[in-house]
Amino acid sequence: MTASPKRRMTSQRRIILEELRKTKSHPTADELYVVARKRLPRISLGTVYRNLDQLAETGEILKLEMCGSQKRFDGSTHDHFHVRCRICGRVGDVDATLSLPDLDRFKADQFEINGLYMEFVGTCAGCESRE
Amino acid sequence: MTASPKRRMTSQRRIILEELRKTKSHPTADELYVVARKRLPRISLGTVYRNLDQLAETGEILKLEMCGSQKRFDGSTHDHFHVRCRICGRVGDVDATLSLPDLDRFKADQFEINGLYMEFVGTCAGCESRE
DNA sequence: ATGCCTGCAAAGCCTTTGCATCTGC
DNA sequence: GCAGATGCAAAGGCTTTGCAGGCAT
Repeated sequence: MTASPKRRMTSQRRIILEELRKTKSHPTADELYVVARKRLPRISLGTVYRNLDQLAETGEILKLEMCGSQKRFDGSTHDHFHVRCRICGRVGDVDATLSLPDLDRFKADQFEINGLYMEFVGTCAGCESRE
Repeated sequence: MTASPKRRMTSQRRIILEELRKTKSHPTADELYVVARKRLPRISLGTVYRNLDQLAETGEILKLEMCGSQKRFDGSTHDHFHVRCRICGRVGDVDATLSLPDLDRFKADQFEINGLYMEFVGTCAGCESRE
């Protein structure tokens, strides 16, 4: 069993978390960097990445690995789906409790939804045997 | 209306397509580059990328933008889903015609499936108004 | 005091692109 | 012949990492 390191609440981590929870825009690491720099002008992009990774590890935030685009982060961890703009990459929320919508007409959070991407996640035989 | 450029069947494009159709492994561009180089030792990685993009544009192959990992390519364009190994990133096929499986037990193509990633795709208000 | 964390900068990985040359049609 | 394609190499975008010093506990 691996002991997990003790985490410290630094001002950097606190501000990153606050700013992420303050927005609904699912920002990228560098967008968050720009925002955080207004309060901590000397914060570095590396620190932003490191803290986002740690916060995602502990489940305090979500790391969104959207298909084929830059990673984004989400301060809300409640059960919901995401919609990605196929043109600009902007991401919005889709409530997990809604009934299956008519995708041609459904609009959520300012998006016109017209597609669904689905992929299964699992463990391949090789990796499974090695665990 | 934009005229699309005339495409030429070069030996590079033909061999990339042949090798991609020959395998079920959903290779990445650099994996395909290694294979293609056995037949065309002077082919460049840039050429592999350019041809894969063109073949995907014409629908001859699929460009898989799997979540949070390198792009992969698929020589079969029939209707199917993919399963991604959360450990090594390897990708397998899941037939689109099967009934909804018990995901805890279902195995397909050497994968133990235990999750499903879903994301909606659409157009955001800003991009929609600009079209 | 300890060891986790930071800023900075460099490196890493994947992908795209500029350019001179070559080649399919 | 000419537009499109190639090889090579450099640059680009995003992310990670090594290191010396800094700070929460």
